[in-house]
Amino acid sequence: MAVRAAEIMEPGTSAHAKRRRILTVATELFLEKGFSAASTTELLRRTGGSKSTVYSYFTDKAGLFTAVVDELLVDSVSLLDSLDLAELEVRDALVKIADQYLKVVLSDRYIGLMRIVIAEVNRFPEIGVAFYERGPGLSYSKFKSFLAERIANDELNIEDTARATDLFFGTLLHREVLMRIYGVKSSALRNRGVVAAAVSNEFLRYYRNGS
Amino acid sequence: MAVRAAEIMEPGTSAHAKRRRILTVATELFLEKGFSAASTTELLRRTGGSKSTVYSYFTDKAGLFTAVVDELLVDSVSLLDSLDLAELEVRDALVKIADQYLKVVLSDRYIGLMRIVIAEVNRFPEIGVAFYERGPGLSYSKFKSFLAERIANDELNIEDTARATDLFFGTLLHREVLMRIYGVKSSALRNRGVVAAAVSNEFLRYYRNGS
DNA sequence: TTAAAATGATACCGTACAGTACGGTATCAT
DNA sequence: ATGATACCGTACTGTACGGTATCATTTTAA
Repeated sequence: MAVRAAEIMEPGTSAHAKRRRILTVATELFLEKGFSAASTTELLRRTGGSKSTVYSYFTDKAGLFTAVVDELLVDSVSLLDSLDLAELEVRDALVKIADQYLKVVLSDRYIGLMRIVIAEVNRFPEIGVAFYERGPGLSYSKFKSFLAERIANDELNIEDTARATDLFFGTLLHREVLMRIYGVKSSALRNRGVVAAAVSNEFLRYYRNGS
Repeated sequence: MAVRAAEIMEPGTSAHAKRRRILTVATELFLEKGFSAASTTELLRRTGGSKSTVYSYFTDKAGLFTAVVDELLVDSVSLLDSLDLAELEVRDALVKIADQYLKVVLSDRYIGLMRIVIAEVNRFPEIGVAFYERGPGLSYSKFKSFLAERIANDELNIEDTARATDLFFGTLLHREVLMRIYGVKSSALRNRGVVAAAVSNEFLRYYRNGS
């Protein structure tokens, strides 16, 4: 007999708890296998319910996939939203940003999300675009705004904030993201804080006012 | 009736011409659909042969896939190998490198290759690692060697060549690669040469000796 | 000319897939 | 008690897949 959902769900969960559980399990499944290779049968084996229930909450496999990706994206972005930088000196702010981005973007979760989105760009082009715009694209424009504030505050001296942004995120993330996404064990990044400080330091050597 | 291969292949092709044709067609198919969604039936429809022939050259679908990826990788890397920089002043060398990397890495082919490799990292981990090491990893170490030469030649003054390399490739490629790989139409990169020059210029402002 | 090698056509096998249908059960508010 | 809702179990449909086997046909080279 299959596992009963009620035995797995915590008590006190509200309505649609089944939907939540399906989403959670489907998330892990898609992250492991991608869209095509993940099967609804396997999903059912893990959730312990029946197909009817799954298809009552999601129109089809593609709908489930987009729901999963959407939730993963929202969760990731929220981890990058919560930075309160107003009170910080520019160096501390940069280090804080760098550290948080290293933490989030190089996490297994985010890398897995990148993989499944990239894999399906041809099948679901709108997911790819949405991911970029609500993820990296948003980060880039928010960082540019941050730089503009600090320029106005005479803490920085930057001609082209777009290129400065490319420099900051590119130096910080490009190689490490590539290594992680191709499954290469990252030899570096022993200490996130050290890297964040080093990159911020170079950035300031470049762009600090009066240097 | 299916298309006859002989009507498609150029005359005078040597033995294993059929193998070449299968590889070529499979390359396009995998780039379009990825591994799972690409079917051997569709491949046969496009090549115009029969299954027997395909399976006489390749053990199975996975073998065909790895052959395709391997060839794509070799082709891409060869486009980055041919740079002759010995006679060039450091600025011209950087611009040449930057321009070539923009051209190759942001090409549809390379981006497509990235997509299918990344998509299958879980299924074929060794392909992911091989891709990184023979692609980006090799580029990074070659660029570090280039920097070391120019440091020895007193053209540059760099403490940490690894971070300088991160800065160069990261600034040059990170955002554009993300945009391309997520299928976002790149608004920038109007002129490859301009970007290459600008990034090289910033790099030198940072690391040129005596600045 | 002839034999071998390469390729073709086609039928087939077992399996897995996404998705539907339907009868039945448990919970709970009224 | 009744009815609504959510869920379960399972059988089913049609399709597509990867891969094998068989035999005919064509190409190549001696």
